Amino acid sequence: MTAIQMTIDDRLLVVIAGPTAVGKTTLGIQLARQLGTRIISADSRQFYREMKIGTAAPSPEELSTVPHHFVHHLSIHDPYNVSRFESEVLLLLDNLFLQYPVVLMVGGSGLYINAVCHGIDMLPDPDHEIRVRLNMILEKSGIRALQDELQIVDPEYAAVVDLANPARLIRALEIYRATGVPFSTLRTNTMKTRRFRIVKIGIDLPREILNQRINGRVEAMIKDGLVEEARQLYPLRHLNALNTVGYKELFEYFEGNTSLDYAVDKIKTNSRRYAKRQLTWFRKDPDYKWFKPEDAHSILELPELSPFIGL
RNA sequence: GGCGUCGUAGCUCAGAUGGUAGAGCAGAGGACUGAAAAUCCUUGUGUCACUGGUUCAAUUCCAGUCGAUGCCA
Repeated sequence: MTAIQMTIDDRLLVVIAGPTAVGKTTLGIQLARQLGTRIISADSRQFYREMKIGTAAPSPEELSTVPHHFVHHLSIHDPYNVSRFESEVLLLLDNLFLQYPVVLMVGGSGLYINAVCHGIDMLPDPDHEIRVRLNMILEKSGIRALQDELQIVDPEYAAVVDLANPARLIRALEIYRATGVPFSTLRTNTMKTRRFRIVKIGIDLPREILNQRINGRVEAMIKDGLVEEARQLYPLRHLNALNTVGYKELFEYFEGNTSLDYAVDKIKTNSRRYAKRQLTWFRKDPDYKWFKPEDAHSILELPELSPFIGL
């Protein structure tokens, strides 16, 4: 197949997903150079320019090697959500595909990747007031009160949600309170089809090696000044963006609740658990083809990718 | 060296006046539609340090050994 024969339907989005610290960034850059294209980052914390060290964002050198989108494009003060990410990425892809027949999306945020690949239902954005009120109910009356309200307002969703998960209950209730429509009605659970093709590549390593990489990277972050970065952000700790591994543990240290050593250990542990959750998410999606981070060559040999090498 | 305390799950420890044991953490698995690096669920067999004794039965009682620790010398 030559470039001239390509139709619009040949455009390809290559998703590179996997657990934290597995080596997605390096691999992504390697692939992007081979394919002569750009990278869209799908990492819900690397969005924020104030969080550089603790999110292991691509370095300035890496960013200058291959253009990245959605890295450090936000401030932690900016409200943001998956839906905005979906529409912004789709808009960007429309433009990028005019120039590049294949584009990479690299990241570890499963929900965000799903939104781009398969879409997310039209739902109202959270209303701050309502959410605060629901959180107060949770605190004062307990989760039972939320369960009871959901049971009345949206029994259909109450039958399928994880009733022990306050975040789920509050989200469903705030939608109902804001719109008068039950969440179960708005949540269609249908996958949108995209105009472009998608190949999903999962990157993984044996758990023991991944853990070593996680631990090593946390040590490196500390050496690179994570403590200072976190200290500067400490006054803003209430912001959602800072409810993040690598920061919240250091905030505990600043409050005098833990030692620095303990906080650093906690960061390692929580990163391992995060990696586990990411793997659980990606593994259940049968579309993923799994590789190791050093498998750039075999990835490029995939029939979907090989036509684009050196274009 | 003497006296005491301790030795139980990867770690910190509980426990049975004798019927082979259980919590927290870690680990493992899972869920997930605008908080997602978030939020939540499930999951505990281990020579109860070793050797011998008493006993129908010992991880539990007794003795010795080893190790840890405290006090005294």
